[in-house]
Amino acid sequence: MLDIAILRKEPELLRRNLEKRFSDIDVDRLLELDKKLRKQKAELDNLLSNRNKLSKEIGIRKKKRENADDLIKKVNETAERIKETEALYNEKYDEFMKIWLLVPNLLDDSVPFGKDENDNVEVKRWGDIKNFDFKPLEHFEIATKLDILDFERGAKLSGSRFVVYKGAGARLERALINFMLDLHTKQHGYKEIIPPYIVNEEVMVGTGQFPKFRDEAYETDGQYLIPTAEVPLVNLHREEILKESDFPIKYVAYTACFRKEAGSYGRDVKGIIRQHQFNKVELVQFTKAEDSFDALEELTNDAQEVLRLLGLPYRVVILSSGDIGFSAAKTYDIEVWLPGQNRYREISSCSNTLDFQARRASIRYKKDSKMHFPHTLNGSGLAVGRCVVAILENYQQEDGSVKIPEKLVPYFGSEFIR
RNA sequence: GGAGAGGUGGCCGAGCGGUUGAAGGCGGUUGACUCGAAAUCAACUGUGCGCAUCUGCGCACCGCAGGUUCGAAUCCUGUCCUCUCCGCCA
Repeated sequence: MLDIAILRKEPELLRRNLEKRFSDIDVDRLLELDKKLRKQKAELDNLLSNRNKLSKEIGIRKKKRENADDLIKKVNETAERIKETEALYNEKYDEFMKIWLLVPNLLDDSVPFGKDENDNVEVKRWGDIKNFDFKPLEHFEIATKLDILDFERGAKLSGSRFVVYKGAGARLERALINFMLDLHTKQHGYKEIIPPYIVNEEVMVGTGQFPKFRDEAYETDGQYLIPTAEVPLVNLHREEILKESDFPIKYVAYTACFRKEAGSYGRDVKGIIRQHQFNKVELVQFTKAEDSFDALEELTNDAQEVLRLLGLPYRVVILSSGDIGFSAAKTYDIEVWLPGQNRYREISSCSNTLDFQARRASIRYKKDSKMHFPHTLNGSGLAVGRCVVAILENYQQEDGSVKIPEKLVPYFGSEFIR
């Protein structure tokens, strides 16, 4: 949620921002509703104020055992008007909020203008892309031959976009989770969290999933499966007033993530690139407003470190205005090289949401006796399944085996998958 | 799942129909004392919204949503949550 002052004082800024994002939010409608809402509020407050004064007076008279029938009669005359005005105000409020919650975050100036992922701007490359003496296979081909991923049985149990990890595959996934958690907790200063995987409606609103992306979430008895650990981690401090000295707050969590992937039919149907359920190690930071862009660089680097230690080539791109997410002001995607696909694929997305989520979730801190909203950042560190994909493809051998990256061997327990 | 207790400000905790946004304590801020600190004393100290923006004024909020009433933290209904006991169970 944006500061409403932006709508009132800088509607042109808001308009330009929405254009860059190809959003069809009607700013004029918002301005109009806000104006009406304020007028309605003033009217209601006046009526209530009047009633409060009279009621107080009645109380004083009754205490003195005096008659107050004239005053009671007077108040009763306004009762109906109060009811009507209140109803009207609530109606206008709901109408305004319905749109307001759909307004995306303001983009940072460094975000390139563009329609989609083709307009993302590469800012960094790391690692040497290996030349294979044979035609490198895609991960699902390697995995099926090694019998470490079972797509058929995944489908049998749960349908498409579900998989069963078996043997060394399951062990590789687990090794990666532990490797990432150890790195971020021991080297990068994050506190490890195991959050609930099922959350309430308000929590989904807090991080920006709802109301816009309601279709993406699995629902169960009015609660929702988390699409990312970002949701519970950021909301950990919802409706709290933090201390200035608390910052920066850095959390890391491994969780399963659940996404319906509505509207992605036909994309990445083969393999484990796009699953309804997948594992992710997530990084979240809360910072003071002035520190968030430095924190974004740090967090993105923390995520990259996983790939560097695993010797996986990658690049970093800044998402363009048309590709960036709803809550983010700026996002770096980290894309890992996949020789089987002969291209880079997203393995992490690191965003600064400024105070957008903090406002939605009402997370604040006091500074100089004034309330401030902290900034929240999130990033995958990393998507575990896609990391498995990257290892299988980058470390595949001609004989069909897969070498385990040196730093991962202590976690995995052996040097090869055969 | 059954029975009971309870949800009040950053925290603890009183209030149980009237001038209560809410006693008291803790915490916090500022000042006094001190070479400094501690202790002590004094003052201040909830959040959100609207209006005015030089001190200000009004409204709302005592889990949440309704209701009763001239008036609700206090009464009623529903709902959510927490705790205790029993049952079941990883």
